[in-house]
Amino acid sequence: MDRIVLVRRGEREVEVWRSIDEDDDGGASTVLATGDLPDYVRERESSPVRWVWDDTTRWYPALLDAGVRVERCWDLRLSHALLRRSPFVDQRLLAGEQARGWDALAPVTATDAALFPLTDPADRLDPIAEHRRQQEALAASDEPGRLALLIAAESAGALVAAEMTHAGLPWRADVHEALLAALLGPRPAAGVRPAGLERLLTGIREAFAAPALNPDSPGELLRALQAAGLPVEDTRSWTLQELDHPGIPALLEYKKLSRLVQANGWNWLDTWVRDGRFRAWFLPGGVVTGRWASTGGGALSMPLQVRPAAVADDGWRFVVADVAQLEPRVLAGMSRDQAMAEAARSSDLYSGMVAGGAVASRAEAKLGMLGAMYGGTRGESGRMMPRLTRRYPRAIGLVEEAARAGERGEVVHTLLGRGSPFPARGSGADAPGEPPEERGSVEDRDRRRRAWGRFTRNFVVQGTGAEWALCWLADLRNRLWRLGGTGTVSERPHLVFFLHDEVVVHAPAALADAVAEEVRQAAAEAGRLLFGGFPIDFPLDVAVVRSWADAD
DNA sequence: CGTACAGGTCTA
DNA sequence: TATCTAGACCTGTACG
Repeated sequence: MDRIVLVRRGEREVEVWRSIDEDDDGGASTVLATGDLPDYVRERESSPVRWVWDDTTRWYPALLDAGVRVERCWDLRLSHALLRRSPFVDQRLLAGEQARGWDALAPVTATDAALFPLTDPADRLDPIAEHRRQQEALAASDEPGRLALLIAAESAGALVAAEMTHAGLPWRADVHEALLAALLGPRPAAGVRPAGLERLLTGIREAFAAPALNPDSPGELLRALQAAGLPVEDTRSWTLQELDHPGIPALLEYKKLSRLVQANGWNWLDTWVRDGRFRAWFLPGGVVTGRWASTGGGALSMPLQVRPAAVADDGWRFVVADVAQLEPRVLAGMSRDQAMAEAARSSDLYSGMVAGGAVASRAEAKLGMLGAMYGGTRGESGRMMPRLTRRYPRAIGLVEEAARAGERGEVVHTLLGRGSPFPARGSGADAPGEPPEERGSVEDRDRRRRAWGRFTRNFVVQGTGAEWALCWLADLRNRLWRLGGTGTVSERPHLVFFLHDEVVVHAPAALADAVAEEVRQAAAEAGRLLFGGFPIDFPLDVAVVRSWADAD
């Protein structure tokens, strides 16, 4: 397949390098006016091509604005970050005077050109040379296939992320405002408490005999609760729930509504919703494990409470799909644990564990698996471990080994080769080549070492889960495009939201059932890509709905 | 007066 | 006898 490397030359020109041979970037180069790039890309997309560029966030938004979609890319910023940490890679092959520059390159997350710095650090980097270094590092790796899949999936994720920001999540401001009004009353002036909160406040101040209390101040609130004789050390709702005092119900209600106003109230609507769309930036690879991060509007912690305002356009539907128990299934697959895969054959893995005789109840199964993946050694989940270890030795063995490696200060990696970071100074685990971390008492160091082991234990599972989800997204993106229709990305069935193990597709109503089928096919394909013939299922809950809230 | 952190709450 | 993984982002408050 042809690769075409795009290089910016100032603001007005783009240099296009066509590499004929995979090992050679020295193919023909031509120069285009920046304004001619969309037509050029559209033209070249008629046959298979992979666009190589420094960073998807610096190229793709403008192409999407011009109505151009690309099928494949190689995002050098993301692949650099992957290769620099992968234990499958000889790091000497990536070294170069620009390595630090690539390390430090940050994604662009604003569309307002006036906000851009005049000099973009990306313009001092040479994509041709970096592409060559990365190809050499891949070629010399023991696991070129896995890394190539990981880079392709990560890059496809970058395309999805840009397309989701471009399209936006359909959002009905009127529905959202009605929801706020019902709970809080009309929108107050800036800096004024809404009527709904003010009403609760009066009762709270009376109940705790604190006429000037501001419940939004944790310190003040804690002193007021203690003055009322309540035995509390913090003011979390979780803690307050247990208390028996006439002021508590109003206080809990106040906290809930106050949180709604602060996080997803009128200011949020003003800031993040425009033209009927909520637009956040999704950041593939933004979390060390490989999960996505986001910025803008708290997209990855969108409360269930406001999801009724996410409503598909007239004549369109949302297809909402999520994987049941993604991470335990991934663990079964990557450890090739036949017994756990057998339990996963059921659409509910935890019930499958009960049926297989490993544990007595679904609740025990869930608690035990969470403990295995998060490192819970105490209490109920800790007591479950010996039985799980006996029944699922390969699965439990894999996470136990990852935990011990972390405690020794070693790097662990996901199935496709994403490496964990080196333990920071102070983590208690001594990084290779670093002097031993002596700070604190023996107990402190032990605690930090175990905490790092919990991190690496979780890293291998959460990170491989993120890889499964990337493969799912990448395949689904192409399936949606092939479903047909005409026009640009947002005029056809397209992804509008992704949250670790859940996707939302916005699609014309007539295509919704076909989309649901493609979502399932893509999940099956992701399983084959990662685990080959190993029999592990990834059953989905799929709903075709008008509002996101109706999916649960 | 601006920045940094603590505390809290939402997500998978 | 015990709240364990990864984030974003709000307000209030301490600090320089």
